[in-house]
Amino acid sequence: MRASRFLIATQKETPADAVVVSHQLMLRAGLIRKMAAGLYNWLPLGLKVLRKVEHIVREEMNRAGSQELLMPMVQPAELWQETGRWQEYGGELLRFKDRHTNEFCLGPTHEEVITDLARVEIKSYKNLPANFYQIQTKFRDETRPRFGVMRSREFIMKDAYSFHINEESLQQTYDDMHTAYCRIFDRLGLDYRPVAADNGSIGGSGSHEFHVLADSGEDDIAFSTGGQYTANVELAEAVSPGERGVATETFTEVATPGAKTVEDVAQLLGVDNSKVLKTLIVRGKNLETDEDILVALVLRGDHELNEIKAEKLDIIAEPLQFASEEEVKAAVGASPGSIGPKGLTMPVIVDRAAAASADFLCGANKDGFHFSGANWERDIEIGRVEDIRNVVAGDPSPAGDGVLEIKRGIEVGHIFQLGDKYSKSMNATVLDENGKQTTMLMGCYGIGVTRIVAAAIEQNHDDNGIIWPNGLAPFDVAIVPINMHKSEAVTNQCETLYEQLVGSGFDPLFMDEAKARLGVMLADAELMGIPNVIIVGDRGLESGVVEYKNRRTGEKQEIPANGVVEFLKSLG
RNA sequence: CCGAGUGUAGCGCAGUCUGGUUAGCGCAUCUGCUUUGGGAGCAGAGGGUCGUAGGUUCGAAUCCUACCACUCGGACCA
Repeated sequence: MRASRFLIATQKETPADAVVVSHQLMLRAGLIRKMAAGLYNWLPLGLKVLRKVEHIVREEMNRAGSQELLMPMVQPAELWQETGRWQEYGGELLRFKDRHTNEFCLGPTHEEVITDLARVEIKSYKNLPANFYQIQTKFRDETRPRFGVMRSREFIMKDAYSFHINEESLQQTYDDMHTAYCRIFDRLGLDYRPVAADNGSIGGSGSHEFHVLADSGEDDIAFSTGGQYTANVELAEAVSPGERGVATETFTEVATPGAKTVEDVAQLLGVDNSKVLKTLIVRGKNLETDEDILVALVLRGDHELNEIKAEKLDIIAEPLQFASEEEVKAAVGASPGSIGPKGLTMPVIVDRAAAASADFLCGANKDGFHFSGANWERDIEIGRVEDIRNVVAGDPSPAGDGVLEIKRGIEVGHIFQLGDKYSKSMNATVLDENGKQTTMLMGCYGIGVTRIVAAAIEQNHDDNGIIWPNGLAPFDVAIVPINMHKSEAVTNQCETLYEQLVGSGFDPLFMDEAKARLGVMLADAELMGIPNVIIVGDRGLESGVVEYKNRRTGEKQEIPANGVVEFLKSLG
């Protein structure tokens, strides 16, 4: 490609509203331009990169035996009503009506559509397992898009769906997809980790996320120092810290005027936050009568409630909702700042770590008072003990191999075993070998294609711009002439080189604007992350050489002017 | 959705508090000349409904009201 015929939209200055480095560099290098919140134009340069990501994803999906198809982005409401998600899915689902006032939505995901397709087309166990994928634009009306294409409303996703006659088959394909995903992220040159994950609203059982490690990531990932355990903090099990300590202090009521938070109480009494137990009141239901009730959750003061874990408890309402201050006062007789587990009439759920505390402080259910020297059993009846907190760095690994540390990750892939969640509600059945109707089992497998471009930049950049991992660069090599308008020798050499490179299967960018300055061209090439640069000038040509510069290492060397193609081939 | 902040040329900003000729600067763009081995210099040019609507005033980018958009933090998130 000649630069004179290609939109190079580089910018010297960083746009003010871009916060993370990938967003800044994507704008500066001219990969994308914003249209509106969460909506982006992909410029020619950006699209070249996006296509390379798609190409790798497509090759590996095909290799893994998945079949490519394409489903509509606009989906009829009826399908979503069948699975109940028309009501359940929140504001992220963009709903609208056509001219006949029929209801539709823009597809945020395609379980309904593929299941509808499968129930019509697949009638026999002989056609199973089947695995289909598409690479397509999705729309999710995020309340707050941010970080450029990292969290946009419209984005490109590779989504795959598999269908099975039994659990073994589902597990087999799930494992195959896990392997394929590792191949994909290896080929993309990303530093990533597969992590055990929560299933979220898509439902089903068993899932892994693939995270690219980066400080700008929006997820917390727990790793064990022994290397055996990796899980999203949403899911990571907080194991019991061990035997409860021995009670040594006397149970007393202390005045704590004005102290409302754990911090206040700990400071007032000169103890660590971990010695204070906090009590949170949430909505729940009576399992026998199904009436709405309140439930108390007790955690150590230095720990955070994990809402996902809490929601999974049968007695707690989903989604998790905190009781209002008035409800707390009515039920307990004290304000939220002074409540504790002693004498509560509602069900009490105690976190494992809180259950192991001894000689702790807690609210006295009387405004302005707390108990100190409190101990379970001796002073306060202990309720149900559950894991309801977020793990923190230093917690023991659930796999027993050392302790946990926590890093930030960008979720670029997610695989699920859906089971019969969609096939059952949509009645997607096949005849088994006995001629009996059997509900198919399903798996689904997503990769955020546009997000990968941003994640790759987060991991591969320097002060001068992007440094693409092998295989993602928009061009293989830049040809940079010096004083082309003055030197016929430089012009001829560059033209020859360009033809040779194109003829040898390279994708070069010839910076052919005659009067462009060297510094500007090099700065652009570096910003765009072109991995190899060939500088052609009269000075070198006099002795038959051109200069080669490597983007990643910054190393320069002189190479024979007529040996450039061989040299680049030798780089691999 | 809650809280905070910002809207002035393609990008980055000043001017707004304290209303007053023709709204300014840097980068980018175009023309000419001189330059050219790591983001050139000089001279000139184009580009603005100052987010939108209403109001106050002799006069509004500036003050008031409402709305909109965007950004950040939170909440939410296959």
